[in-house]
Amino acid sequence: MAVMTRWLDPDEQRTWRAFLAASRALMDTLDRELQRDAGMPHAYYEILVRLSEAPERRLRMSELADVTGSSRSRLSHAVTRLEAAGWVRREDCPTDRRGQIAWLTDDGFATLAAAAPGHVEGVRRHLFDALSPAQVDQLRRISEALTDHLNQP
Amino acid sequence: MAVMTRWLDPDEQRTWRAFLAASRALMDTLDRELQRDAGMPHAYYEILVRLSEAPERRLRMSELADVTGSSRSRLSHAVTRLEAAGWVRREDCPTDRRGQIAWLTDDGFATLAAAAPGHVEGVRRHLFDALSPAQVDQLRRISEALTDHLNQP
DNA sequence: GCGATTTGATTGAGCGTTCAACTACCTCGA
DNA sequence: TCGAGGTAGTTGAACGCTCAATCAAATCGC
Repeated sequence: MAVMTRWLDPDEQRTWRAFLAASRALMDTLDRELQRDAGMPHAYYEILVRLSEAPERRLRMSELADVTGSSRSRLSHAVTRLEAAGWVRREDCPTDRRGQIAWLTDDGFATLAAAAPGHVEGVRRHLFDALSPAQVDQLRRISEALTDHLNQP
Repeated sequence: MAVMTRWLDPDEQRTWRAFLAASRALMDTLDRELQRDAGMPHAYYEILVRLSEAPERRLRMSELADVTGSSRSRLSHAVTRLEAAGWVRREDCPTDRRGQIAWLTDDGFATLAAAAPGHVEGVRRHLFDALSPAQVDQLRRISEALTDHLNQP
């Protein structure tokens, strides 16, 4: 069926391109900093963070995939790498024999602890220092609205 | 020198994680849609868009890299692929013998024209439909502030 | 209980990006 | 005018991600 395209008006166009440019530049910058200072991409850093916050530093692979917003495949590959680096280990899940549990090693925790200050400083410098408190609040609401909306129909 | 880390307070933490989750989910969704419907990733779509808007559909490689926010290397690889698809061609720059000019073929333009309605609809559905007009305005200001800030020191 | 379906996780191939190295050309200053 | 340093663009290897296929185990329906 022929549906009329709801094109973007000039304001929307400008907003969309500004958002694209800003989020790409921000993530690229943080990714490069993390790669340079800690030898890992941002996605891997996030995995270590989430594991470090979990009880006993352990999480089921599927939960870890959920909280990091990652596909199972991506996580599987990533954990393989992190295991090779000695930062994470896998073990069988006692209650579900299909399941695997990833846990953060002491070495992984130490690496994370070493990387965190520099990364947090980067987030502050590149994101929060550019925005007013009101804008920070707006950005949170906007982001939460987007996430809610994407997780619907 | 030992510099005190300016850690994120709970509100900032929440904002940062919400932004991460939202922008990743949005870009992943749009990327997947574009790959499915047009057979190309979003980065390639953007290259075609920028070329289509340029005078005579031509741009120097370095300008194209700038407007798409891409590294020269990335663009070079991308244009190689787009050339193989028959959507873009390269030619020598007449005024600078180091230079290359990328131009959009009729085939590339047609492909873009076919992909655009679906993609624009996706941007509207996943981004603008989730936000109030005020939030759209806020998002533009925030994004422009971020970009300005990242292009400074 | 038992087949059918769903869920949890992994694998390998192919693709896109990064990084560093490299070539070629341009520009500027002494 | 010639050499140093900068700029334009490309290349190949390594890496991370996606997609589809796969396997095993759990759960559902009857």
